[in-house]
Amino acid sequence: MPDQLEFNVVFIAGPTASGKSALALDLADRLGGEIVNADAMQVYRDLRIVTARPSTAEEARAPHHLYGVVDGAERCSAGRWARMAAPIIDDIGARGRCAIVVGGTGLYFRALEEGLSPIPDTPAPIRAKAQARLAELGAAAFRDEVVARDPDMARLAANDAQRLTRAWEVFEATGKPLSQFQALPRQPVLPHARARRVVVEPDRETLYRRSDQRAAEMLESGAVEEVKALLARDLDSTLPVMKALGVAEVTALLKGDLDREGALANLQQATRQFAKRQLTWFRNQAPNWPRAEDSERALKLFS
RNA sequence: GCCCAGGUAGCUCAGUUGGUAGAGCAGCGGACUGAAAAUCCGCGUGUCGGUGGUUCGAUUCCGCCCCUGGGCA
Repeated sequence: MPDQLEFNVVFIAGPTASGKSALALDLADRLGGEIVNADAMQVYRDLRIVTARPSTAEEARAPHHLYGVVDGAERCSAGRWARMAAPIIDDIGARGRCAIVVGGTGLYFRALEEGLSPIPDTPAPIRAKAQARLAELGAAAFRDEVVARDPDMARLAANDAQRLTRAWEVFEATGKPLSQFQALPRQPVLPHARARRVVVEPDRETLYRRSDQRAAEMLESGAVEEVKALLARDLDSTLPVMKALGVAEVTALLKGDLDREGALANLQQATRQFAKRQLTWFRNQAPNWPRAEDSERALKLFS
């Protein structure tokens, strides 16, 4: 345990099932570090198994932060997460320890490293109004309306309801175009961090095999009960937690629309597609991060 | 054995009144500023089952054969 490391923050990114969590634990053991979650779904309390959160045994090996801290009835966001993570990371550093930030959500790392442009919150009623307006106008006319208020948004496709809605909301809430806010300088969230980074990036075949296997294990180890409990809460289907991989598949299983084999096949496919999207994100959005094929090789980057 | 319906992209299928074919899904690539496990965009050559025949030209029409369903025996 070196008492003076040349880095005090480690970022471990990578696709699902790449072995990030195991690496984070190994590193925490060696560096005396504390682990901070950077996964958009693992922040929610409701889905421990389905989101592959560390087990209680694993959590006992090192302090874990931001796992299961948000109720499924709430919405987290990149900004909210970064606001939670920054003081935790600072505090870990202040105690002379190393913060190990691990997760698969590229945008969260970006929010932490580069910051997000300062944009006022959009109140829930306005968000609802945006949905209603979209439904009223239809995709093409809704896009026209957004572009009329913010010409920069012409880069968005008419079907990209999520981003168009966001742009509409911000204009409605502030009277200013979203692009105007986005042009503002971003706020550095961790100005004092001395960070080391790695993307754990196994070859495609290995990753898909591990991912398939993990999906099977999930279904065998309580995923069905977990989703059943979530469904019993009867939450709004647009909440992020309801979009976690596995929720739709297990719901179909519970309703009898799919048998176990079909649900597993669908879950595996959806997970592979997700892993592919993550690979694309890191490949193009974080091209300068060091790469490691597996956790063993990644570990060497920090010794 | 006979009759019927099929055999077209990895899968499910459409189509070509004869001028060598296209959707969905899968797959691959890309975008990404508070839903990011989200949201969106792009990419389709495949002996059109095989083999003869007709034809300038056959995946398309005709014969035979093979395979898969279903029916009759």
